[in-house]
Parts: sequence; C-alpha cells; structure tokens
Amino acid sequence: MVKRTRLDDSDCPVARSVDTIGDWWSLLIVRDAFDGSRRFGQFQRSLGVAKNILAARLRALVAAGIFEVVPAADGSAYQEYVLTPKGRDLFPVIVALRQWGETHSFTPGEPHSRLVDRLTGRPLAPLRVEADDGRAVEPGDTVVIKVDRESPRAKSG
Amino acid sequence: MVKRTRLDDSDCPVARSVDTIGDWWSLLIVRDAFDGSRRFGQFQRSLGVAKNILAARLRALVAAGIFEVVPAADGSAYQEYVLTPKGRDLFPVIVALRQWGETHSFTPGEPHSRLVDRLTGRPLAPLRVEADDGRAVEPGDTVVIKVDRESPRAKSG
DNA sequence: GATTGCTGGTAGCATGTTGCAACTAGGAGG
DNA sequence: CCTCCTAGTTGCAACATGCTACCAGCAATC
Repeated sequence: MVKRTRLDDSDCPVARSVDTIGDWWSLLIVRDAFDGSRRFGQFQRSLGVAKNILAARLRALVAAGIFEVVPAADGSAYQEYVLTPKGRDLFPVIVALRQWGETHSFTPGEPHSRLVDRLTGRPLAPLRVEADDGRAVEPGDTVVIKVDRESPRAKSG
Repeated sequence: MVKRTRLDDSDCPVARSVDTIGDWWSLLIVRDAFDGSRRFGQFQRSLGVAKNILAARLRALVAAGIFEVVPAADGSAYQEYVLTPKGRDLFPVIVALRQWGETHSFTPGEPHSRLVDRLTGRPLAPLRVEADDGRAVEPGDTVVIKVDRESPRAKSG
C-alpha cells in the first residue's frame, strides 16, 4: 500500500471499527485481555507475536482508548495494560467472532477452546440480532440509512 | 513480515475467524454485500478499494466459502458475488462492529450511516451476550476452556 | 553494591502485502 | 465495426510485518 487507506473518516461505523481494531493482532490482544492477560510478557507469550509488533499494537490500542496503562497490581514497578470500558464493550465482537469460528472453521470433534459461562460451565447462547422490540432480525430485514444530523428521537416511529 | 503468521491452525476460534476475515477489506466487502452489493464494480465503487486488492479479496472470500460466484441476475453474461450461508452468518459480527463503532467512534450528532429495522425504521437492539438460559453475561462471568475432544453432550451441564 | 537474570521494550534488515496506475480481454450498445 | 463498460491482471513503489539482536530498568543474589 502506498498508505494503508484510512477509514477513520468514513461515515460507516463498521469502517471506523475496522480502522481501529481491524488488523491481525488487535482483536487477539483484546481477546487475551478478556482471558486475563495484563502484562506485556503475557500477551507476548500467549500470542507468539514479535515484541515490536506487540509494542506498536499496544501503543495504538492505548491511543485508541481501548487499553489503559496502569501500575502493576502485584506491587512491582512494572505496568499493566487493562481494558477501558470502551475496550470491554468489544466483548460482543469477540463473542460473535468466536461463535462464527466455532461454527464454520472447525470440523466436528476438532479440539478447540471454548468460552463458557463460569457459573454453569455451559457454552453461551448464540448471539441474536434483534429489533428494539425483541423480534429476531435477519440481514434482509434491515436497511442502512444515512443519519445526516442526529435527531434526538427517531423520526419514523 | 516474513510471512503474515497464519492463525488457521490455532485452537482458538477467534484466531481462525481473524485469520479468515481479519484484514482491512474483507469485513467491509461482507458489509457491502449485506447492503446489496453483488457485482465487482459495485464493491469497487462503494469501497474505493483498488481493483487488484478487491479481486484478491473476493478470490480469498470465495475460497473461504463466504461468497460464491453465480451468473448475473440481470441476464448479462457477467457474474455476481453472493454470500453463502457461512457468509450470512457473519451478520452478528458486522452488527457488533457497527454498534461498537456507533457508540465509541462518533461524536454525538456526527453524521453516520445506521442499520435499522426495515419494518419500523428504528435502530436494532444492542447485542446482548447471554448464557444459554438467557441471563446476561459479562466478560468476567465467562471462562475459556479447552475442548480436547468434542463430547456429544456437555459434561458439566 | 556489582553481577546476573527477567521484564519491557527499540533498532535494523529482509520480505510480504498493499496501493496506484497502466494495461488487457471480453461483453454491450450503437 | 467502433466505442464504452465491466472485470479483472500486471508492474512498481511504499509501507507494514516479522525475526533477530540489542538495550534499559527493576529484582534478586552474592
């Protein structure tokens, strides 16, 4: 690329999200954070990523407000990377990717990791896209509109 | 990179998903497909992506079973790219990214596109991660386990 | 308190990937 | 038949990624 084509000025939220976290490692770093990783070395060993890449990604994720740097919890002079609320809000994204991968990228019976409810040990329910009244919504039931100026309340009912 | 670090043999479904669709353009192509794009030129104009990149991405997405190539619906001799069921299953991923982007990547009142229920014109409900009994689940309520050999029924359930 | 080891990074280099532009091949329309 | 449109492919330049080596600060040990 002459310049990786910035998408951060697109008016599509998907494009901006992809621009922020749409590279190979960022989502996996976030996934590891959900899984308990906090220290540079934890991410590095868990992901097997080169340290310069990890350092660059963490810097970008901190700059994007997804992680924040805090003093280490164990009293040492090191620092840790913890998810901000914005970062924690990526949980549905990770779960969606995980469920899609479980369904379509593994043969039945193939070993894989699984995200389960800590209380029951059972897998989570499949994510369900719903209208605001709870009806299940499929791709064809939706339409993309352009909101030129956010109106305080929905205009069409 | 010496070689973009394949993740397709990871035992984590998130990693495999990211390996398949985790580049800058694939998810946006899928998003456009949900939005009605079917032809090469439609994707190209809508995304502003270089044609060689688009061609490579579409090829990869077809190879991954996310798109399939079909004869054009308008009777012309050209072909079209339509989502397979596997591709349509990415809907929650797109919705999750869209909702995250709407929440965190736009200032209030900033113009943006929005995905709404075709029937009511109202935005969709926020995605909710739930346990299999319907309880809302947050990141801390979950744990990642390793499934070495898929058992036909849950063992601790 | 100097040395050794660990943690957390940076620097240099080779290579892969992206992107732009130019070019090509076949279909559509007049 | 000539021209434009669609759907790509190819070549080159720039940037990103990955590996390895290197470096700085903390920690524990002697």
